[in-house]
Amino acid sequence: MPELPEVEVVRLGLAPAVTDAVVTAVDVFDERALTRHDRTRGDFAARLVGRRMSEPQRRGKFLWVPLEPLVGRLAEGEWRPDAVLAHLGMTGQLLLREAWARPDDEPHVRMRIELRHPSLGELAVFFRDQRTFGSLALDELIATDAGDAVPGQVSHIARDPLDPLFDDRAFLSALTLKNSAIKRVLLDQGAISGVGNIYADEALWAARIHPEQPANTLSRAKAKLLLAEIRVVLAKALTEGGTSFDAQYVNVNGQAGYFAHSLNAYGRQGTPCPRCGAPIVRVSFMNRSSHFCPRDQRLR
DNA sequence: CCCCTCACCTGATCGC
DNA sequence: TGCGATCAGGTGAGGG
Repeated sequence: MPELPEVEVVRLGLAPAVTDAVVTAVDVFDERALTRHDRTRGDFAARLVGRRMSEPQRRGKFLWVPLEPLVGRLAEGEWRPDAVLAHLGMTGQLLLREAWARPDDEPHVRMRIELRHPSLGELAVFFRDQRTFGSLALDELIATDAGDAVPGQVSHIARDPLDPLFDDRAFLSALTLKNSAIKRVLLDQGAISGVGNIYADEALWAARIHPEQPANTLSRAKAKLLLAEIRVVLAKALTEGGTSFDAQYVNVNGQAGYFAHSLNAYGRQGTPCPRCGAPIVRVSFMNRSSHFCPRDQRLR
């Protein structure tokens, strides 16, 4: 599910159920669900049980749930992480379930986290993930220069374009230094986070930019237009609940999003460009695909 | 430092 | 019907 709008849909769905809830049990069915967790620092389940969660946060495609500080003296060698971090990879899902729901009644449930919520009572969060590129981890929050805090594993990525503190000027000037294809830069989470293959293609289509146009050849005006279109497409996808092609992307209640109906380029090879009518083409790019209109997204 | 390729997985679909 | 090739929303390690 995993670009910014889909992850934000999950965050919004998770919030009322996990905020103020206490973790009562953790069952890990597949260790690959913990590939991002550094187990030399402590066992995931043991360190998480008993902790109270606060409101879920997100940067780009990373989601995390801060944990309320523990009181009392730190035991010798004790590690007290302050967030549960999640990345959904290609097919990860976080699903709200009744406490009695059985994990083996559905495929690919890699982990179950049981919670006690002060008003909702007992409930469970299932982490499902067909391809196992997603994972959870315990992590420490690190303060940023701007005064907010992000997990250590998130500190290397840029802010996302829906973050009020995203630095437009820094992003635009970074583009002038990069000789890479603009689409490659959009997918580089260190330059701008939250954009993946779908929304990169959609934003480039909207801004009429060829995906392989070198970033440093874009005019300032064109680059600003692209950034604006990125924000438009991400925000619109969010209001429509994200993009679902199949059952892989669903919200915390298992429901699909509607944005697939609004796609102009992604996955639409052979169909007329909604703007000019020329057939959309699909080309291989970076071990995946780019979709664009060959008539009004010309390489210059 | 910058840029790029590849490995990591499972499952659906398509062509022969 | 079977089977191999190809493809799918992502990330990060490591090589040049």
